[in-house]
Amino acid sequence: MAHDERRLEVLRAIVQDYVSTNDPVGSKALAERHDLGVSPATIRNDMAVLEEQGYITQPHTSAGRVPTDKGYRLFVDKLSAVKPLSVAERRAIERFLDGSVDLHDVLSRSVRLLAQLTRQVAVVQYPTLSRSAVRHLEVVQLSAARLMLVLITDTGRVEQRVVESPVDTDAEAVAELRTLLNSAFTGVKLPEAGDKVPDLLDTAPLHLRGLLATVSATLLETLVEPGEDRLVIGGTANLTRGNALDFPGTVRPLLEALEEQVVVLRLMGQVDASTVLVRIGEENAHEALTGASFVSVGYGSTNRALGGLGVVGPTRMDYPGNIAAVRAVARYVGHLLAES
Amino acid sequence: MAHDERRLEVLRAIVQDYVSTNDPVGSKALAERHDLGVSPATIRNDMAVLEEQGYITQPHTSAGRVPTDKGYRLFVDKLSAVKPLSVAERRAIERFLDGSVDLHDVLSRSVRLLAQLTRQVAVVQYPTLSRSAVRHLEVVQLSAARLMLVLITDTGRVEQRVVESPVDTDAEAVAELRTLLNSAFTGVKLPEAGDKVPDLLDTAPLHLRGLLATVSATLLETLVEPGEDRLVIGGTANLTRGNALDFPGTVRPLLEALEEQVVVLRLMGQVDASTVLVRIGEENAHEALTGASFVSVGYGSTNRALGGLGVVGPTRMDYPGNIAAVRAVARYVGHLLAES
DNA sequence: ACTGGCACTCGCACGGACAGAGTGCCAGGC
DNA sequence: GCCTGGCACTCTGTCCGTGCGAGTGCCAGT
Repeated sequence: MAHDERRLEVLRAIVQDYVSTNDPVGSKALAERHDLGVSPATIRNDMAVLEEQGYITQPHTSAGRVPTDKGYRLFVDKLSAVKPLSVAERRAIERFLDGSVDLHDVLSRSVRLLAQLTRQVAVVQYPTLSRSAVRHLEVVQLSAARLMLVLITDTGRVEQRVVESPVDTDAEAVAELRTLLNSAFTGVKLPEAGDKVPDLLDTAPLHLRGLLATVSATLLETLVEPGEDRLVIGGTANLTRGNALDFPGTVRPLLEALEEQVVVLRLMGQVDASTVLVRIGEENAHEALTGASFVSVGYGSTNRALGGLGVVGPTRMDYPGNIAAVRAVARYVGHLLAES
Repeated sequence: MAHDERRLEVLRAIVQDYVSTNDPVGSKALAERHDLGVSPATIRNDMAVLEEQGYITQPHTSAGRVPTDKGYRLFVDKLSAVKPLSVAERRAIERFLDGSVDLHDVLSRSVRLLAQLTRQVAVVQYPTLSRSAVRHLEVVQLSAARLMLVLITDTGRVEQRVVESPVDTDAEAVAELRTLLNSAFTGVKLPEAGDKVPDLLDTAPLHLRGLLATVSATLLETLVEPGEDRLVIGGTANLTRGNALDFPGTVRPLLEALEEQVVVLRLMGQVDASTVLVRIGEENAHEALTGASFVSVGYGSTNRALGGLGVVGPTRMDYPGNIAAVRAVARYVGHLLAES
């Protein structure tokens, strides 16, 4: 039916206009700005149908129409083409991220870059420990009974813990401990580290077993505990940019939720590196994110996302542009981390 | 003169009332809420003098008076007593910070705590590398020609760098390198590390010198480069709390300045651990901080501040309370880091 | 099936009136 | 000499009524 096709075209036009102007869009303006080949009156009829189907709504009688979450969803799924990044943007990504000196540097540059490209709030997750493997374990002696354990993962993440040793320890024991730990754990995926412990304890020299047991316990806390995932957040100033209408009430709950991190981390848990995940408004099923959309993707090799990154902004956002930016940055970050 | 005394009392009352009510305060309300022993008319005369002296100002004719930066300054310097923390607050600090597992944990808990206590934006600086010493250096082999250098400071900070080796390296060379580096640098203050390099290179076995030179160069970049100081920021949601009048225009420039970090770091550079530094409004000499005050103090032992922490908020803030909170948290953080 | 026309509905911006808060000043009292 | 009560004045924030413009829904005509 030519009908339906045009109706979708109308929806697309509404989304595009609303995103760029931030004003509810009326039939007349639509007819002027797009050549839909029909008159405003016809568009009005289409709009009435779209409204009945729940894709658009009017803030009040006799204002223009505004897309609903459902409308954005349809737009994202069916009506928008990927918008390739400009050459300038691609070059900005490279220039910005090259020269990073360590993991933290890569991630904090990424978050700034992403915030700048999308003009939204950007979030970047540290590589999850649960998908990393041990590259090296270091034991540093702080005092006779205190050791510091340093874990370096294959993704460049470094975690540290202080261990109170049950017995006094000398340098020789520390060296032995280091060798034992590394031969047992190096290369092992973190979630599987627990399996190695019994064997390790059995084969270790007797005089080290007590110490080893304590150290292993702390280590497992660090390794297996999945709660320790961290986020880098940037571009929160962008929240104050747009119209005050973008978020119901204030940006306060959103800022709080971002600082809490846990909400965002939960969303991040669902990403993979091959497809960009877009969650629109209510779909986020969290009060603080009402009126907000979340565009995210995993970074790392395709079959194994190390972590996620994305942007948070008002539902009224440039989805094609943001999706492209998020994907491009993720790809580049993936490359950088694969190298190091 | 009894005059002057009362006039200062009036200023104090104005500051207190304005901070708590957020409304310009008039002579009548002042007379009611404080027993100054004189009538509103007299207070008006005092106010006229205070205004002429530049301590207060009126937003517009026939509104109440509001303290100026100069007024707050006098209040902080002469008119306010330190407000001791409540028992509940002290206990909150302990409960909140005990159980921290590593440096990052201590600092991010501190920032949350401080934001919660003061209801302002909190900033905590990582211990500056320039005042830390090397506790341990670790070398991890990534591939034949790539090494990862891990620096652990006596303050618990961990920094990492990847080094491209000029020649292929084997495990044995790495072990030698590690020993050499540690015997040369362990215990050395970071800014003085550069002095050790020539000696190190002279005494090292010939076959290691090339590698050692490369590694040392990277190391010095990390150690001596003072730019690498980092901040943890929290409680930005508090910026959206107060009246919109708190900041001229929007909070945007302030948020941007906080994310930039550099402005705050410059201010942090001036703190020491014995006195709380209060910078009010214009004193900050930075556009983005107009209308904002910054309360900060160093943490660490008295004679050697490891880093700084503080809060940023509107000039209209509870100075005695915030000063007390900042000092208490700094003291506790100092203890925790001294132990570890 | 689309179009032009028309009556209708609202929200918003503009403007005048009004009340309230606060001031400055002055003359009188302790 | 300092303080006080009184008074006239100023200015803002608010409320209300009006007019305008945008946009809609519906209907008759092509």
